[in-house]
Amino acid sequence: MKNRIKVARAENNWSQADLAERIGVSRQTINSIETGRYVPSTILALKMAQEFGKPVEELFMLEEGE
Amino acid sequence: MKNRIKVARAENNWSQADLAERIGVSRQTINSIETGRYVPSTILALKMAQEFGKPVEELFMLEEGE
DNA sequence: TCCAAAAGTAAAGCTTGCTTTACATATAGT
DNA sequence: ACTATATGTAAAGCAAGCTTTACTTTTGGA
Repeated sequence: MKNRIKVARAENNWSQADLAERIGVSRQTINSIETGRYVPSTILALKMAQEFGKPVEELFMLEEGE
Repeated sequence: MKNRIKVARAENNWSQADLAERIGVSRQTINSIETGRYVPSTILALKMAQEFGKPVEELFMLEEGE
């Protein structure tokens, strides 16, 4: 799964730590999601969507054959 | 987290097994998500949204203090 | 160049997602 | 009453999410 979290953060001028604090997870969790080390739960996806004011589909997208 | 998967299935006349097959998971996984036993990964949420033709936010919603 | 903030990565440990197998209950059609 | 389909639930086991701690590297400003 791809994601545009890094871009969305840049648009808001938030560090990984800023976003982590906003949604209540560790900074490493944000980093790991951004770098594709793992796929977040739907709860985290919804919280990020909420924080960024964008639909989940604009932040996370399925890849070929996924 | 709440979800409206049961309703969306009903609108499409799909059984839990139908949906499970469409998105490539076991029937128990669908049942467990519907009955709130666990929260799906973002990949599953996106696949369901895709199958139902609805945004993730219309299928899954955060609850108070979540 | 120096310093601080930001980002990347790693390992250990606990929790949760998801699978398979299996059984119980409900519902509806014949 | 019988059968088939749908749903609910449970347990064991493996895979993955997420945390904490901690160290390294990158980046940008004074």
